[in-house]
Amino acid sequence: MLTLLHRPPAQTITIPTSFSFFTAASTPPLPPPPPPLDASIAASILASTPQTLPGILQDPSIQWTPELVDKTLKRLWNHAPKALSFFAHLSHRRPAYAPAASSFDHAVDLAARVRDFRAAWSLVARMRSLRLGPSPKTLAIIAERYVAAGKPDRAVKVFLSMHEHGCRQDLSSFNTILDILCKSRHVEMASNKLFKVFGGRFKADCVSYNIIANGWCLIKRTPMALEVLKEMADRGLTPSSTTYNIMLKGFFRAGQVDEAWQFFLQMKKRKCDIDVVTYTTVIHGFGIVGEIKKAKRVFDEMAREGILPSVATYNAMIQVLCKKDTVENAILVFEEMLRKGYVPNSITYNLVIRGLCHAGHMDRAVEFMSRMGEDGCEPNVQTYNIIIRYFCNAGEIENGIHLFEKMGSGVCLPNLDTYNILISSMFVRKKSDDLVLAGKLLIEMVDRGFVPRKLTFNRVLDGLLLTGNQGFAKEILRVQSKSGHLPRRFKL
DNA sequence: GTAGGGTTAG
Repeated sequence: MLTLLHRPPAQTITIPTSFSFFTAASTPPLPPPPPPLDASIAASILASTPQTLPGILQDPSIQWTPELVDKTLKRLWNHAPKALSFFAHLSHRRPAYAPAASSFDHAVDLAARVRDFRAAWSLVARMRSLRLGPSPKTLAIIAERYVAAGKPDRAVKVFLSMHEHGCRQDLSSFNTILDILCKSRHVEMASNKLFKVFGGRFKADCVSYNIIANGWCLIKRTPMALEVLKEMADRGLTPSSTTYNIMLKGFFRAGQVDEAWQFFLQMKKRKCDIDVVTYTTVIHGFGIVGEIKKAKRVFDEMAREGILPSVATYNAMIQVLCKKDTVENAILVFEEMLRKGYVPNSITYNLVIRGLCHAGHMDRAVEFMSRMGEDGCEPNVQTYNIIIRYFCNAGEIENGIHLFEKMGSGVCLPNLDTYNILISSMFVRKKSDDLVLAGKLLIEMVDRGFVPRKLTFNRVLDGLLLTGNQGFAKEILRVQSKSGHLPRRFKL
């Protein structure tokens, strides 16, 4: 670790092939704890073939509790086909194994995420025949995936036909579908097709109004959000502190910093409940536009008012210092929170790591990553993505690839972002080998159930053609046509 | 899985 620390930043950092590198900072070295059972199961499923998979699942020493199945599915989250065939094999081994509703929900989510809605619905049908559901949560999962697949109308349909699946429509499921649509920026649809039409029938409450107001805020239409609040008041509903916090955040998000400040002052004047969320919003809002001093003043005011900062408050402060001040000052705040007994979460670590990367301290960023594990906060896929991205941006593509290879074994499977980051960096050197790797990554991500954007396919195809890899380009075209995209007409 | 505050960078 020390050699890494004192290496000049321009020099290439070699990442050792052994994973022990990430836990090597503690002296004397402790024996690594045995991996959790779900991790080793996930690893052997990843390494399995359709022929060997059943054997793994029949291991009599494994007790397939719902918890173990759920954890294993979570480990395999970024390899949906393997996760789904694992669950399919297991759930057909009844009555030796009785699948739980929660495992079905995970499987439905996985199938819908790879846009295999037929598979998702047939899982729902099996759930129903086993009297395990579907629950409103199951249907919410499907609705959210329809929205993610660009089919918000289908999501609305799922809600409107809930009773056909044996679920009751009530205010809570109404609010859930509103929230799903609003969070995906389909506020207009949520408001016009559902809220205005059915708001009366379901007795829309303060939460319903908050969801819609937040939706307008997310797309920076604060005047519409204010309208919603007015309508809410006209209906005799009292805004909650959540309502005010939504509006406050909305002003900051829309760049209306003065309005945000005035709103905050009004809140204080009218004796609204100013809580830790309010303060965190204001600290982050000022900090992110570079008003560090004002952010700090609000932080101090918070303490005077006797409101304790939360980990999120510290995270807000750390982020704005990284962005608008120095990463060194951010680390001082990080150390302060440790001194005060706060337990940083993965967001905290990722913020500091990103700050270090941004300041060009890749060595320190890697060191911080290893420190995470020691603090009982294992690096997650975002952590890897941050470091891979910055390695690639700094031209140290080999280091990025190396780290990526580490992830594959099942420790932390790469997600869609990881693939996109790596594939885009395969274009900078204009090397034929790099384009071939981009093609391989593209095929691998499709194999793992991700749906690349059409643009990604076209960029890789163009690159391969320009570097004389016509044969490989043809293979990519075949993969593209199988992955649900129409292949572009190409002269090969 | 009925709402609000902290993770990319372009």
